[in-house]
Amino acid sequence: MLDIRTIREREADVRRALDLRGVGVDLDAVLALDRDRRSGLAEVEQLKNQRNVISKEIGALKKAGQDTAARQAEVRAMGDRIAELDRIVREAEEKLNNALLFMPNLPHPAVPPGHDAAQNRVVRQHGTPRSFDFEPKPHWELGEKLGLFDLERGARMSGAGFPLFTGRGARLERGLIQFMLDLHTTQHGYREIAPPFLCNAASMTGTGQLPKLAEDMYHVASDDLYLIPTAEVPVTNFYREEIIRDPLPVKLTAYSACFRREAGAAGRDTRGLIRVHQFDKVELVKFVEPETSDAELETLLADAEDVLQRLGLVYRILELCAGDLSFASSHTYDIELWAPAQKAWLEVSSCSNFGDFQARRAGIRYRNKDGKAAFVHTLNGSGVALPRLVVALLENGQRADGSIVLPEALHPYLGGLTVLD
RNA sequence: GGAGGGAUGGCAGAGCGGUUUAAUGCACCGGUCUUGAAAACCGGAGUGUCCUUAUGGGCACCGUGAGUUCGAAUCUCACUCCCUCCGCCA
Repeated sequence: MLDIRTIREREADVRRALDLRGVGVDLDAVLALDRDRRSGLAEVEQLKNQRNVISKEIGALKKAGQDTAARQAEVRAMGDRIAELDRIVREAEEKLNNALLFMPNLPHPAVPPGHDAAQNRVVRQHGTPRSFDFEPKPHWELGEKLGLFDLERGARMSGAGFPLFTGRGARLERGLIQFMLDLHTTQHGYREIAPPFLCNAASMTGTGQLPKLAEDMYHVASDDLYLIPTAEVPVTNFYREEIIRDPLPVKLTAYSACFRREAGAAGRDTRGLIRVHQFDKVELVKFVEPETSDAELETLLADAEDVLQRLGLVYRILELCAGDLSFASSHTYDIELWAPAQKAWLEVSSCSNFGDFQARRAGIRYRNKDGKAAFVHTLNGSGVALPRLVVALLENGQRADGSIVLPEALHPYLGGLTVLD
């Protein structure tokens, strides 16, 4: 959420930033609500001050045994106007708050301009795609043949997009999760947590999934809970409505299953593991002092990259343009893995700096150098998402006979297994 | 699901209709003392918001929301969460 004072005092900057993102926001309406609220507040608070003063007098008069009927009538007469103004202020406040909850974050100055993914900037590429002396097979052929997953049975259990891993495929999922958690906790300084997979509306609002993106989530109506689309939600809400006492930066990592309805994506990437409704992911979240968040984004990105480097995968880094930023983000790097059979780059991680956008929504603060409570900056990144990682491992590791060579870093996590055949 | 208890500032813990600008203790910050530290003593300090800004002042906040009253942390109602016990259960 943006600070209404920022909008009020730097209206032109805010307009420019929102235009850059290509979103239509009625700033005039927002500013009008702000004016209504403040003028009502000025009047009602003055009346309340009068009331408090007179009530105190009444108390003193009663104690002295004097008659207070006239004073009481005077105050009673003010009650209606106070109630009316309270209502006006509350309504303006609710409308204003609602409007602010629907406004996206402002892009960081470093973000390249642009309307859509085509304008994202390629920052760098790590490694060069392997050349094949045979036609590489897509992961769904490799995986089904080797018995790593059974998408048909998964679809029968739940529906299309609910992958079912089997045998060594299930072991691979578990091994990858453990490999990544071990790496982040022992090498990168993150503390592991194992969070709930369902969260309430307040948490979803805190990180920015609600109210705008409700359609993208699974909702359990009977209990008004949402299946998390990412561990970002519970992990960031770890400190919701708190003043953080732990020394900053706080770095948390968590594994979770993630659930996404993929509304609006019908018909896209329907085959295989590239776009699914449920998947596993290891997430990285940081709570940092505002001055350090730019640098923390770079190290967050490096922590996610380390996973891919240790697995010997080819990837590239994109810096998202303003028009491609997610709702809550001010600055995002995507990491994409090369998938040879797809002949495509697949997003496996998105590392974002949210500035104080989520912290303001979720009420996450710290004590700054002056001892004042101030909003932290939050960051998160996938470290990394499993299905597309598996796609890349299978398609890149394949041999002509359909067997798959596994990277050395994984061997200890698969009971010494080095080849899937 | 049933019964009972509870929710107050970072923590502990008073207050149950008007000197509460929420006592007191611990923790915290500054100072005195000390070679230094500890102890002792003195002082400071909640959050949000609005007006004015050098300063200062107002309003709101004692789980949440309504209500009674001239006046609510305190009285009434509803709700939420936590704890204990019982039932069910991985």
